[in-house]
Amino acid sequence: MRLYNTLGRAKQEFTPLRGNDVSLYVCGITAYDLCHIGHARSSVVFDVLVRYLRFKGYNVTFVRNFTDVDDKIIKRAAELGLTSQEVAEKYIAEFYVDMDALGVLRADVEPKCTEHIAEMITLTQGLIKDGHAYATLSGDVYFKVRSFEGYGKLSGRNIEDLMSGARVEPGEEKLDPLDFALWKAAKPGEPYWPSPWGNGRPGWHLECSAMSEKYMPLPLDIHGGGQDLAFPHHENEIAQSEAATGKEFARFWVHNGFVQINSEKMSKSLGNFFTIRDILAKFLPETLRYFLLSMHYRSPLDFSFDALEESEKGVRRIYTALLQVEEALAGTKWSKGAFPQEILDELSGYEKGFAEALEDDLNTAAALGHLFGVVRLAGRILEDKALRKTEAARDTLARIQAAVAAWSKVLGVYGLAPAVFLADLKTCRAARAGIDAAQVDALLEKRLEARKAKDFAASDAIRDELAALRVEVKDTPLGQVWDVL
RNA sequence: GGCGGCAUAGCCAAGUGGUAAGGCAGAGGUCUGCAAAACCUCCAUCCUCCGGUUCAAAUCCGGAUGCCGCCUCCA
Repeated sequence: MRLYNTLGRAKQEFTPLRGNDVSLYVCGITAYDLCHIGHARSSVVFDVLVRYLRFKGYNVTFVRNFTDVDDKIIKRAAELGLTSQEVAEKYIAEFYVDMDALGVLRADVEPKCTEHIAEMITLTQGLIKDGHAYATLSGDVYFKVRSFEGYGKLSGRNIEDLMSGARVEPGEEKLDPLDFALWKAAKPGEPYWPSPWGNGRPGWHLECSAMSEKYMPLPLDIHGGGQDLAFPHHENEIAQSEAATGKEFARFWVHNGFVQINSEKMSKSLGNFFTIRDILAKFLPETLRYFLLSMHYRSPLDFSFDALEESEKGVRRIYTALLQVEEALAGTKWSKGAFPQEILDELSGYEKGFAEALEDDLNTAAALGHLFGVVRLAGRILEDKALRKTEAARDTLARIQAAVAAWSKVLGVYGLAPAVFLADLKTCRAARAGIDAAQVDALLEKRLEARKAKDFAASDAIRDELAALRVEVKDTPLGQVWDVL
């Protein structure tokens, strides 16, 4: 497949270095708070990448870490009156709740920083020995950025550019403002581990270098993360790992775009923040997942509840079609008959198009376009009273059903039983609109009476009454069905 | 200030040289007691603007304007 590689800033043909094996490392969360939509996007994007690589037959080793010791966690622990370990454990558990809801698969290895202190100390010792790092009197260890020739190659910066933005915090004993911490001496009350430089804890950038190398051979095939991690985090990882090992660190760097609110970055300081919980209180997880996949992973994605409602309609349309296909296939009487070749050709086109879309830098938005193509095709077959009873129609509908099922495994959407999803969706929408189901049922009962008496005026009056409650009634062969307007 | 990205219909959005996917909304039609759903048809002579390259550009190059991100923790 073709993947956009930040290292080189171009789409490149991706093939694994070691036969059929693919190594993928993605920077996971710092466990100090509930996950927001940005985490959801990153997780879902790389989840689809893993699923797709596996779909293609690769043997993928997927490692995603947890940062479980860090300034923010320590700060949060102080606020909550907990230990930093307790805070990390709490939010790792919350992470799993959200990710399971979103259908994000577990990684093969999910290493925690605190369980790899020894590896990080060893890595740091090696860097000091080779002159790439130095310890200060107070027990900090810094990486000597100017000792690594390739620094800046990922983010496209040079040392001079960086100098203008660099600064030294008070109390830091850096030899050069560009240097970054590998090891931080413990301040009173902070969690610490013993080291050759005294008690302290690892710097953030160091973890990923140590943990990726432990579980996968270098170079990694793919290293992923959010766009903001490219600099300095990923740049620093490259410097540490390549300076320490002399090997290339990662061949492909994949970065997902940001979630924005009104075209601005979502952030706590701007107060435009939504957690995954906020969303799932009002919408089904699949709606959010579909929304996240409806744009290319590298584009900025503007979040709003209005946009989510639009996605909800899209999801509903597809499930509605799948339900109709399912119901049609449950029939038993099939006849011989002609079937238009053009429908089969169109279906082949969508099948091919879907595969090509993902092949081209994981273009899920384009892939969804082909999914809708197939949905329209199903509708066309089902709408034609003569056509839909033919054996060829049956076979084609089954082929559509199979195609969507296969695609759903890659995208992680449309995999539920349609009737179950649609029932959940109705409940979800009714709750959001504040609809009282008992009240609706009573009105529907009255309307049924009126309809039995052919009193359409009364029936329509009740329908208006229901509409005022944001309830829409449909008369189907099976009776009245209601949904949220 | 340095580095980078984006600009496609009412809205969202795909599309990196061959003549504008898809979704939502909207209009007409089939169906229906009337509706709804579903289906069919229509809905950008044109891709922010100005130049250039080319037989051919939304797609490449130069410039302008606007928006955004990174350079500090951040998916």
